[in-house]
Order: sequence, then structure tokens, then C-alpha cells
Amino acid sequence: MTIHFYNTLKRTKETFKPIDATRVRMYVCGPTVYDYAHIGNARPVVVFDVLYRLLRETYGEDHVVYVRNITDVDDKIINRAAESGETIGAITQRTEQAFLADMGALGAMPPDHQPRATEHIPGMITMIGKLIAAGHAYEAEGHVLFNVASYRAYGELSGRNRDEMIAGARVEVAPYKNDPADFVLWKPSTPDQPGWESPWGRGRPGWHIECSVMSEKHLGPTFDIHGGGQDLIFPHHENEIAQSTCAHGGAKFVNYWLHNGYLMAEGEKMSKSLGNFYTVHDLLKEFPGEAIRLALLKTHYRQPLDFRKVGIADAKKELDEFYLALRNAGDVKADVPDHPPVAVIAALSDDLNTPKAIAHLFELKTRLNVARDAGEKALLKGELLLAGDVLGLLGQSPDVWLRGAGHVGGLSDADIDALVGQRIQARAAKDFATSDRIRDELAAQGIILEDGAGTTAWRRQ
RNA sequence: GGCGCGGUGGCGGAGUGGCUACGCAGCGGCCUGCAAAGCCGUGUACACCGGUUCAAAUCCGGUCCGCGCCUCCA
Repeated sequence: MTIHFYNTLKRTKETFKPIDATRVRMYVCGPTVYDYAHIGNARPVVVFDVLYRLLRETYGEDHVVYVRNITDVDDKIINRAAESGETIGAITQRTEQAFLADMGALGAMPPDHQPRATEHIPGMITMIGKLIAAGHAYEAEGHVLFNVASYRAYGELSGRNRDEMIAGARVEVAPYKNDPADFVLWKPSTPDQPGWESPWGRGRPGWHIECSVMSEKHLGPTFDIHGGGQDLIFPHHENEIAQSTCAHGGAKFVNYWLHNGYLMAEGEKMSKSLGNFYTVHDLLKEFPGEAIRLALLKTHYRQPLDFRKVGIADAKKELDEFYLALRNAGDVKADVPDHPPVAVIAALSDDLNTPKAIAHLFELKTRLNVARDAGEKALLKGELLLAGDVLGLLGQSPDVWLRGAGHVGGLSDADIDALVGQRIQARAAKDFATSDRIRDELAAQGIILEDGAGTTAWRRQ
């Protein structure tokens, strides 16, 4: 199946041609670990997780390399440590672990490599040295700055030219810059700030250089796909291109740039003062991670997404339907085909059209519910499971999902089973008053009963 | 000011010159002891104003509204 992506670099949809189909390489900008990930941080993680799954399906599981960095040196982290008194190491370790746990709860596979910035300082110093030697960077007052004028194609990704950028600049230009457009590769640290010895004195890296160095280490000077949020197009990705291209003697850095759209919450930009700042950590206390994942994937990745709690509730209800269909087909063993249904792969291959892929999942679900023939049911069940898998959905046991694993308080499973047993006896005796009373009691506690042929299934709402 | 993105039925959300998207909710029916689940049916939507066209939500021009970025801070 031919894959097409909207390439930010070309501002158009293009056919995807990997450099090496036996080693397709993708890099996605990861978190700065100073606080819990919010839902806006989760969108690229989930979206590019689907991309990773699609590429693994298309090119083979062992033929895709996915790198996502961990930024563990940054002024936001330094500031957070100064405010809270917690050490930088404690903050970054704790936050990184929370990030991995939260993203795991959203069904995101771990990337093949998750390099940390602080473990690549020597590589950054080497690359900065190369840039200076080649005339693409210069030292000034303990800083090393990238010489933007030395890279003709600067602005190619974001579609700006230098004059516009300078004219529109809102920020005062630092005095040590030769040119207002220049950006920092290395900056000096005070004794109380984290720093590393370098040819330019004790200091720390600028924001952009880490991605250039870590992508080079794991993926080489030129690779296939670089992803991230649209907010990173400028300056971060523009600067990565400039650094990497110039450090590699002009070799192309990345062939396909993919950017996910902005995210709002409850109709407004997320902010702590508005009370709509949703961390994944908090949302997971209220909703299953899979429902959050589906809520994110119901919108195409390049569209703006207004994330709402009612949207997660909708997604949860939809997942209930899928798991009900799977549970109701529990009498047959899934006949899992070698590949997901063509319609699903076709949708995802068209610039990751997850909403369209999900529509096909609904179609499979209906066909499964309608099917009577055991062989057909088994095949449809297998197709639905595999189609869900490429989206990172429907991987749980239906009973675990429907009975609400991890629920707290209320009736235990055994309590419910006992009441359901009593009700079955009452129904057998045509004692519908008792039968209905038990059902009402359970319903009051959020337990829904479904009478089937000779059995009664239950689920938590 | 510059660059860019978006406005689709009650809600979410694809699509894109003519053919049902899909889902949730609602309504009607089938099934059921009654429900639940499921199935079937049901909605003449594409911000506004012009233009092009046999035909536009889809192309062109303009207007309004919302959002983002514009360099050491995402």
C-alpha cells in the first residue's frame, strides 16, 4: 500500500518513499521533563504512535526505527528546581517516569530509542565545534551562536524570510548577536546552574542542538520522517534543519516533516487559570487511557482539536460498543488474518486518516454483530481486532474493559455474581418482581445487566 | 504588521466539483416477561456575500468569526 503524507516542507501531500525500506527512520520531538504531560503533549505521542504502527505494518516490524528524545536540561527545569527546592535530577527522573507511564496508559508503544539530552553533551560539543570550524557559528561573550546568514535556505520549513522575521520580532535582540536572527547553540552557566566544560567555558546547550545530535546518532545525517507539533515548526525545527544541514556539509536532513495541529480544551486555549489545563495524569483518574486515546484519534492529526471531557465520555461509550461486540462474539475464537483490512490501511496510508479508519472499525463491528455463521464471525472478529491493533485500540479483554478493572468502591465482582445468580433463579421461577428488583438495585450502582440465551452478562457503566 | 490554520446536520467529525461518510444523541420499528445489548429505518448539514460552471459545501474573489507562530521563554 502506497503511503502519502502531507509534508510541511513542501506544503503538499506527497508519496512516501523511504530511503531504505528495510530501515525506515522517524524522529519525534519528546517532552521537556519538568512537569506532568498535558493532553496537548499527548496528541503528538498518540498520533505518531499510529504512524509508527502503520510503518511497522507496511515495512515490517523490524524495519522501522523510531526515536523520541527526552529533554532533561532546560531553563524551565532549572526554574522549577529553584522554585520547589527539589533537585534537578529528582525532577527529571520523576517526570520522565510519569511521562512514560502516562503514555503507556494511552496505549503508545515505547520508541526504539529514547535518548536523554544530558547523555549527549559531548556529541553536542562536537557538532558545535564543527559548525564553528565551517563558519556557520561563532563565539560571543561565552555564547556560541548559529550564523543564520550562512545558511541560504533558512526559513524553508516555516515559509518565512529573514527580513520578515527581523521586522516582526517582538523580543529585544541580545547585544552579543551579530545578526538578530542568530540563535544560541551553547550558553554559559552560572556556578549554581547545571553546566558542562566546553571549549567555550562551562555552559549548557541551547534548545535546538540536542535534537540534531540525537537524531544523527541513531538515524544518521539524513532520515525519513520528523514529527512534532505545529508549534515547533518555528523556530525549533527550522533551527534543527539549519544546524544539521550545515554540520553535515549540506546533506539533506529530513525528507518528510509531519506536524500535528493545535489543541484547545473546552473551547479555549489551555491554561491553569481557566481550569481547563488537563494533565494526562489527572485525566487517567477519571477515564480509561484507551478512551482518551480514541478521543484524540477521532480527529485527523492536522486538524485543530478542541479537547473536551464530554468527548472522552463519548469515546468511552463507543469503546463499550466495540467491546460488547467482541464479548458477544465470545463463542468463537478470532480468526486473525495476516494483515489488517485493506480499507483501514488505505485510510491510514492517506496521510493518517484515523477518523476514516475508525469509521471502518464501526462497519466491522456492525457486520460482526449481524454475522451468524461461525466462520464468518471468527474472521470478522479477527479483522476487527487487527484493525484495532494498528490504531492501538481494542487490545484489552472485553470482560476486563466492561467490568471496569481498577474500579474503586461499590460492589465486588463476587457480590455482583451472587446477585446475578439469584436473579437467574428468580427469572427461571417467573418471579419477575424479584428479578426486576435485583436489576434495579444493580442499576442504581451502575451495573448494567444483559440477559442472553440462558445467561446474564453484566458490566459497569 | 508578517506568515499560517480552521469555520460541515443537536453534538463529534471525514470528504471535496454531480453519487448515504461514519459515530453519539433523538425518533419509529423488530427482538425481549419487561429491560439491556443488538439489528432495521429515520436527519434535503457544509459561516456569510458575490462569481465561474449544465452542476459548488467542494474552484475563484471578498467579508465576518475563532486559533497559532513571528528567535535563547513551546
